[in-house]
Amino acid sequence: MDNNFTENLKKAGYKITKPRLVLLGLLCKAKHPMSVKEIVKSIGSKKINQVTVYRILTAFKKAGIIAQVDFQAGCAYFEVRDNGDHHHIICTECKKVEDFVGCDYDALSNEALKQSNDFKKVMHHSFELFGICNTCILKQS
Amino acid sequence: MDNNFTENLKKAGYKITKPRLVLLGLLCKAKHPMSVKEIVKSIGSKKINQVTVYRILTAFKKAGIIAQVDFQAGCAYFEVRDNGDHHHIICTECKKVEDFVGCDYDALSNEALKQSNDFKKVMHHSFELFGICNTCILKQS
DNA sequence: TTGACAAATGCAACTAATTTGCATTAAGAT
DNA sequence: ATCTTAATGCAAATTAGTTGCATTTGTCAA
Repeated sequence: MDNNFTENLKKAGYKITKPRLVLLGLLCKAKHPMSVKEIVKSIGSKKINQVTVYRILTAFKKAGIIAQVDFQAGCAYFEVRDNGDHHHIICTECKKVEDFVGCDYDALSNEALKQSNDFKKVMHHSFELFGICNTCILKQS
Repeated sequence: MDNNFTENLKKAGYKITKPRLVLLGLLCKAKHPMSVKEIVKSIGSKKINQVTVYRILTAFKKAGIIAQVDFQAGCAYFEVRDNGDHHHIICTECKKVEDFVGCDYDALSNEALKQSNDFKKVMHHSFELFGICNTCILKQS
């Protein structure tokens, strides 16, 4: 996986730097998508600058190494891209996140392209389910 | 549709006010999801306050009247919820939006719930495709 | 190796999105 | 018509994300 990453970055013309390795290492072992705030907190603001995190994430996104996920929670989240194509179910109350698989992306994007007259290519997609987790259901009156 | 809206709002304990009617009218005739900026610009900042727009959108969302859509474009977008379950394909370059249909939401959310141990209910979902439109493809070197 | 060059980083300051507090206004029930 | 409470508007605050510029550090070629 590390090899893969280094290659991807180089292929895209990016340098392999210490902050990038640290950030990718973090995202690789993360169990859920992380926000910039969480990333900086986890690495330590003395070891990496917030602005650098934003810029690295932008580079990783362009290189196809990570994906951005929107939980309608006020900021963007990021995770390493796996081809296994998993998605998320998010608790709208406490923002807990769980993964699930089973989105037939290929069929859907083909169908969408068939319907479209302005698009000929789909690069990526997002699919999120919003629900209430068992803990938060109990809290509701 | 207007009746439906009024009922939904009342059912949720919300008052029917002039700004709400204006905002809903706008979203109903909109061809694509709108951002707060676009909404205020369209209605006119003398006729409705930006903060009011945010609060109305929050209320509408809770009442299930509108849906929030994330185009990874720096701000949230909103559209009236139709049960027809359409989705969007967005140009990552120029942010052009097109609709498409064909997401088997019921099957997918059932499948996700089956896989989950912490969730028993899905309220809504998001599904977006990110691509490059024909115009922007030509612009690329 | 070693230096040169460009790209990457850090810091400070900035812009844009969204939220909060509080005084005023206006639905809608009585 | 009046009263109560939610909704609105304005100002100010907070938070996410961006930009400019000086400094550092990979990388590549000698």
